[in-house]
Amino acid sequence: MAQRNTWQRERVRDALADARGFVSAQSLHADLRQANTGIGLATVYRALAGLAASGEADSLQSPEGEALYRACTTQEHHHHLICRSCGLTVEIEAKDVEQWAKRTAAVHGFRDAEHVVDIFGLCASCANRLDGPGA
Amino acid sequence: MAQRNTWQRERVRDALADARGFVSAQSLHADLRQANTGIGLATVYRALAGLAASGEADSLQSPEGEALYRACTTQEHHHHLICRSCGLTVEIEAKDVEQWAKRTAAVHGFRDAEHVVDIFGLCASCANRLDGPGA
DNA sequence: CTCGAGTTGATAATGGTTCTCATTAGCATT
DNA sequence: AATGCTAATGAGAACCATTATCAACTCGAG
Repeated sequence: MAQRNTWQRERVRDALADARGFVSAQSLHADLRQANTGIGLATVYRALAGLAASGEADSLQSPEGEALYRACTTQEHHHHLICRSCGLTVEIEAKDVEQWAKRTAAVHGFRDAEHVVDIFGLCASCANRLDGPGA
Repeated sequence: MAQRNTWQRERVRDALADARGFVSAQSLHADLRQANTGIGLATVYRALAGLAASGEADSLQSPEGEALYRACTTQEHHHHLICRSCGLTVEIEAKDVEQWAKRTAAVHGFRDAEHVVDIFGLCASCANRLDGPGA
């Protein structure tokens, strides 16, 4: 037997699905603790690593070096538009960029190209919230 | 006076320029130590942060969460094509992608968009080296 | 040369992530 | 339902990259 079903893994999967955008393992752990689950931090990390490995979630490094995770709605290749204030994430397609990346890699003799394409910005509501009070 | 010229900063700048691709602060520090400079780790970090701030170097997060630095040949905005085997880095322009990123952010109501666009692959010589012997 | 402020470097502190290991609990079998 | 095997769990230690601390130092202007 290679993998067992435990309520802990379910809870992590659920919590990740509930999150609107990318969340850190730490905050996910904090949330789960508040929900009266005595779940351990190490378990959250293990569950997230497992989900990421199986393609059910993907991860990226925040500029601060923290690892962020998010449940994937599709398991296909896609990119992200991320609000740097509230963490809201929009999955975006970028067929043109795919082509460009492939072409660029080929031009320089590179093979097996993978690419990282993510956009960080301020979503409409956050921009509003930050600007509004000041005016 | 806001900034002084010290031999330490010069050495860090030189070491960074000598590196073919991205290097971590740790390995840069190790190299400089081997060169009989009693340079301190904190100083290397400070110098790198300074170079990155002034645009003489840029940084990215490795998948392992380490910060990597590289001397920039141009100070303009650009992207990278990185060999995942030998670390060789090619700076690339991507005007189309810039446009696309800006447009995509706007479509979703995002402001102040920054983007991360990097391509990882296997450079020609590494692909050759890895394939050749096997055939 | 002298003075003052930016720098340096050894070390402690921080904080995220991984490891350890005794205990717990899936799950297939009896 | 009871049993046995073993993966999974969780508390805390271990790790490691990075940052902060602070006394000693040194660049460089006057």
